[in-house]
Amino acid sequence: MSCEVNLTNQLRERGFRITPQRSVILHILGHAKAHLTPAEVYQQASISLPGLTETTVYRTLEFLAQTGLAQTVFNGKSKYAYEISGYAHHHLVCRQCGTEVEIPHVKAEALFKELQESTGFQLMQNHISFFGLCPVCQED
Amino acid sequence: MSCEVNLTNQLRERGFRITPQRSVILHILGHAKAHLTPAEVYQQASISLPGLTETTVYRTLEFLAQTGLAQTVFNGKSKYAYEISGYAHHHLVCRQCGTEVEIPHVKAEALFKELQESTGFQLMQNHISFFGLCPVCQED
DNA sequence: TTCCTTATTGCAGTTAACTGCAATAAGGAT
DNA sequence: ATCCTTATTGCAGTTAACTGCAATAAGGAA
Ligand SMILES: [Mn+2]
Ligand SMILES: [Mn+2]
Ligand SMILES: [Zn+2]
Ligand SMILES: [Zn+2]
Repeated sequence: MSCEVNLTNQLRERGFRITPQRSVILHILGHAKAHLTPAEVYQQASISLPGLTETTVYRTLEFLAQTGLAQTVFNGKSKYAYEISGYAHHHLVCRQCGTEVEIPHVKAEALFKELQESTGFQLMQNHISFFGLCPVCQED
Repeated sequence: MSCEVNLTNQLRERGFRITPQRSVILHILGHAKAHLTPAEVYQQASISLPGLTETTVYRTLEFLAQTGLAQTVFNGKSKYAYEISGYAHHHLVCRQCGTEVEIPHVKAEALFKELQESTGFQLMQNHISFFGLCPVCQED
């Protein structure tokens, strides 16, 4: 019916079950304009699924990350955020003010390839957080 | 007296106060053979500083990270770890089994330089965590 | 030394993330 | 349609990380 059908089918084909909880959370992530925290996902998802628990939100988001449909954002503050895996990119995060800048994955492609070849690791191809100071916060 | 004097002097020169808590924690980090969690630091530090609280450990580790004397390790599990800033390196972390591989910073130097020039960010030059699957866990 | 300013700590309480286990329900088989 | 297996969820409780505020003490000034 709605927009997240292709993603749920992808899960079913891989042997996972499609639950209302997963559908709703995928729907929300799919329409998000920004990184969403578990609390934000829970808040929105509760509207259409009143019985939903935060535990399930945490587990579903982690599940989506493990299966590659979503990505975890590390902002350096022990608070998570997630987004649907789409356009491959990374972030520069200011350790002072939290400002985030998006970096297209292609800029890091050479490094990723090199690391994979030299270590045998299969790297998730996007969404690394690079930490530092933004231009504004450098004046301290 | 002991090994962490150069680090504490560095802090004093920058206008920070040297407390027994900071000295002990720096000493522990300086002698650590691996990444240490706040709990591990607390446990060890409590021996020589019985009154120490976990809160102070969390704040001191964060403080050392902010001032560049220590580095935060993101293992992808919302549990922190720290190490003294020494040899510049990064890590590949297996999302399945947690295995970590060390990568010398020099391999990422070109990318870092490029990102700094194109964005104006001043990046912390080490200790990025790249996530993926280790060779063993790829057989699933 | 003693005093003074204020950075740092400890305390108490909060929020975020995680875990074990029993109840539920997805989806394949009959 | 009904049953069955077991993946997934909700519940209750735990652990890790964080925060506000008053008490303490580092280190510069007198
Ligand atoms: Mn992103
Ligand atoms: Mn390291
Ligand atoms: Zn900034
Ligand atoms: Zn592995």
